[in-house]
Amino acid sequence: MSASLVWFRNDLRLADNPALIAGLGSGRPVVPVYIFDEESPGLRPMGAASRWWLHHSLHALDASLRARGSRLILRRGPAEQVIAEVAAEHGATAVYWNRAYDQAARERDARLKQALNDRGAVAEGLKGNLLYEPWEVKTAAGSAFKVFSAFWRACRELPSPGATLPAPKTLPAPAKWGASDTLADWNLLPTAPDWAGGMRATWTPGEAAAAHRLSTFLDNALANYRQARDLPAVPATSRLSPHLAFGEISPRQIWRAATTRGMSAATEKFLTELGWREFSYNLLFHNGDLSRRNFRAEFDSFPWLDDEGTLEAWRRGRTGYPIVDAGLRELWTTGWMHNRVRMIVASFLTKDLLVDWRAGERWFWDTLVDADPANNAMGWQWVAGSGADAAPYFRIFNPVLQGEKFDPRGDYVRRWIPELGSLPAKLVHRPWEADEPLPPDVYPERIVEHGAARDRALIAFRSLKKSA
DNA sequence: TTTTGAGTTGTTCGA
DNA sequence: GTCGAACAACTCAAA
Repeated sequence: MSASLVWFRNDLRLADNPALIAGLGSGRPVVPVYIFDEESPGLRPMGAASRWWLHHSLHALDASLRARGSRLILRRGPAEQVIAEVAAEHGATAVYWNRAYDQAARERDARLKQALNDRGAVAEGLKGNLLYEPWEVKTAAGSAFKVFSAFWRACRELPSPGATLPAPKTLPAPAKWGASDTLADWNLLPTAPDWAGGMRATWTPGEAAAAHRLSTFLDNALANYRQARDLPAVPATSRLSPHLAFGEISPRQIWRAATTRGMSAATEKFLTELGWREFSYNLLFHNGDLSRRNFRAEFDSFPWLDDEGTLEAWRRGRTGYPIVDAGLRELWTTGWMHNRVRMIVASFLTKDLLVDWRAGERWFWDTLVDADPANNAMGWQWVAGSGADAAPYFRIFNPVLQGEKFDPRGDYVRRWIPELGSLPAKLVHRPWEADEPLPPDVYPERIVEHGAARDRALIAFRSLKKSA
């Protein structure tokens, strides 16, 4: 019996994996393969934090496969060529994968499918990474949604996501395994220096850890989700984002697990966050270069300031605004940042510093373990005002008020900026008002004064209106 | 085709 | 200290 090749991409799991089930068919031998591709045109190279995660996630996937009598073939190079090689080495006559939605991947997959079909092989992409395919959700007029609430209302009127697929208990092996790299060959982990200590302390990549995190969240935190999800000092969010980004868990698994426990306002709010992910992918599908091009074309003439100095202070968490700096230090240390704080630091970069949102998007891409081509670009454009359903231009976060509102005791800020530990709660978000401010080499002075920066931003955004 | 209601996450000012 | 209004009209989606 001829083998099937199952191409793992951003779906590093065995449960609820349609491509894997399709490959297995009626008990055919399966060749699981992952390709590290930094050569195909148009593909965005993975960021450093994502590479760290990928190493561990692939390790976990390989271990799961070996426990089922199989293994993961690791190969490097342009995917279309490598797929053909691996298929030939194993005598595979069918290739299955779960769909990706960015332009470069879609074009690559279409070429590959054509090439395989031309040689008489089966090639099929399946729905494994979204609740609803982008072409399944349309307005009454048949167009794509540009407003989230209408989009999500339409999704909720569609049939609920179906049952999840079980993980296969065993996977028939091919007669002979072909060549494979080792993970060490790929040098995905940082060595000189090893900056991943904070990530190791924070995260456990892999499908089993993802499932555990989901059930822990549903058991312990969902009930309080609506009240506490905006408080960065409280572990009130699911922290599933990197697991989702690598497909160690599917949105359908999350949906089913959450709704099976009964609907509540908290459940609905949590599902809405999955809805934002769906909306992001919908936008990505309909706008190929969401991470580079302004969704609203009038922003092409926005007078961004090209200031490497303020950008670098922002990256390193040395802006002088505690909630901003805490967020960027959390990101640098753990590869993750609380959602509320992401909005605050993004508003600060694009509005207080007037730095192009793409610079922030690139930094997040490199440093986030959950870097996602749809969510990251959509989120940045949303805050900057250039995106779909974006914030009005006058909505400029005040980093002091945001800090005091969402981190009232300063616990979050002190956790990431221990230098501020001696300040009372009243001053922790405005340390410059202390009788004896900290020396600038201990904690920096503000690089801009928010009131003046806000006025400057309003003028810049108004200029956009007039020129448009 | 035209009309109408609605619209994630905010801040500041002045009464 | 608290509250409503203004910010700026605009785009989208559906009737």
